[in-house]
Amino acid sequence: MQDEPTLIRQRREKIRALRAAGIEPFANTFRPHHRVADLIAAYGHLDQGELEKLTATFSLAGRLMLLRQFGKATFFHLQDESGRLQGYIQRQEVGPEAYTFFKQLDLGDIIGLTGRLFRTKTNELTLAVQQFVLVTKAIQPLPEKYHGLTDVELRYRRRYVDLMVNPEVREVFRRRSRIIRFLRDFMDQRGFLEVETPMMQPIPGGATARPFQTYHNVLAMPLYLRIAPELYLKRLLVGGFQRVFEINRNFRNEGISTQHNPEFTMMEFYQAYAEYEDLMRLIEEMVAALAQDLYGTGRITYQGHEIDLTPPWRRLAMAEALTVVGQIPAEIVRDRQALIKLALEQGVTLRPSEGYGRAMAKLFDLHVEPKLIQPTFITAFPIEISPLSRRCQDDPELADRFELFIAGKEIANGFSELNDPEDQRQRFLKQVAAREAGNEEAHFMDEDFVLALEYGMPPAAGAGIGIDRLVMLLTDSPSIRDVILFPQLRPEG
RNA sequence: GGGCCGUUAACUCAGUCGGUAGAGUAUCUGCCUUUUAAGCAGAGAGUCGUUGGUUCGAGUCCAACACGGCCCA
Repeated sequence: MQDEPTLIRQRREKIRALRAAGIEPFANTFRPHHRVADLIAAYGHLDQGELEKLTATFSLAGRLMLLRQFGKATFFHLQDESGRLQGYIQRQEVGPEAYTFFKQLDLGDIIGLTGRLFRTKTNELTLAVQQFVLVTKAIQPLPEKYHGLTDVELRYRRRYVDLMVNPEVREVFRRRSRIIRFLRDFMDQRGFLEVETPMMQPIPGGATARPFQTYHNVLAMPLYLRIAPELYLKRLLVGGFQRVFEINRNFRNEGISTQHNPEFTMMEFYQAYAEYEDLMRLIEEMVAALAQDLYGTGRITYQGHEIDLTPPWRRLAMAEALTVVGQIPAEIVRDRQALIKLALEQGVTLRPSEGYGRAMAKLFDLHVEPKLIQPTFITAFPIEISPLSRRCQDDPELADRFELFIAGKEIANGFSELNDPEDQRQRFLKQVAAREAGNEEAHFMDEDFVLALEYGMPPAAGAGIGIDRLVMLLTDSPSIRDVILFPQLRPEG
């Protein structure tokens, strides 16, 4: 503390001086009656003559962001949640004492203003201050006014500063909120019931991933943060809800990258008496309507790529995609041994329990996924990597499953649900064997889930949409960390 | 896990061949009543990520480590 930077020390001294003068620097008494954007919307079109006739006074609260001081007058910008407005304060108007006090304020302080609107010589709508109060003193100085905060690490660690000084960051998170609200409305309009299922699960299921583990002291048992809500949502179908959805966090104990955060947001939904193709149509319609809602068009730009979200989207069977997009000859794709050999040659590692299906998926990741820029549904997944999907009637080695790719990213995953308890039990047993053989991502046996299926789950289809990636796509953000307010970081070094 | 890059004042960044640390913004002082990243004059502000090494001398060279970014697995 003794070696505190000068700037901070000066401001702490200012706080002491304020208190000594009887001014509380953290009072909670000022109540603004207006917001910047509302004033601009209501009066932004009036010229100076019209503003002069306006007798109303307005009160605003916000952060002091820019200062242009003269001897006896000061221009500044006040920033509230809705925007920025220029303010103008004259010594002649507020009196010498108040003006001297105003000059002692610092950039970043939160202030309350009361005044009238006028236009400056340069025709800028401005609040002429009649009264002001210091609402909250800022001890830490703001970043540089022109470049703002650009250090990526600092932006994530001090997101509050990032939000304060980088308007485009605020806009991303407003859009994120709007996207989630849109999805809720969309699902609600189609008769889906929003539900909440456990985040802490005794048996983590519903996805292929390593879970985070925790411990409940009183129950004296391990619990896992969920990797997916799937098995609980399906239990709700057993219970009689026919359309359910959940928007919430999943947790996966895996690597961090521009596409992965350990906790991420997923919308999962299940529809009884539907099959996967119904959900593909639903998702197409939903994402296109979402783009329309945000931008008034189905065409968006992501990292330089023009992407057309207008339905219908391309549909390709996985085997077909490997050939058509991945340039792997059809005879190799068809030949189980040849495909496994190719995968091994390309550095894919396969465990004893893994074979053709896994090889296919890995080759897909390498050669197809990055090239799927325009929205594409990949279908006909190997059953081996789809332990919760219904089998394809025409080919028991395939699952009635799809994944959606846009801009080279996996955005959604869905399938017709397996509702045969015997088949489900066998698939769990296969997963358990894989787990015992060392695959930490394999599923656990979930007896209660099988029991639920034994009561009868109506035929259904379900899907999950990665909300963070969808937000990235719709905000042209290159990293998942740009769309998560507080992304996971190591403690400061 | 591997490769490359980065880490210097509160922020944004320079720093040459190894020779006592620089700018702009912000802060402080003075001038300034229509500015727009206001202007002018002056001042203060540094554990150069950390630890070790080489050297008469290290922000600079070497090594390890920490944190971050990008790419790869």
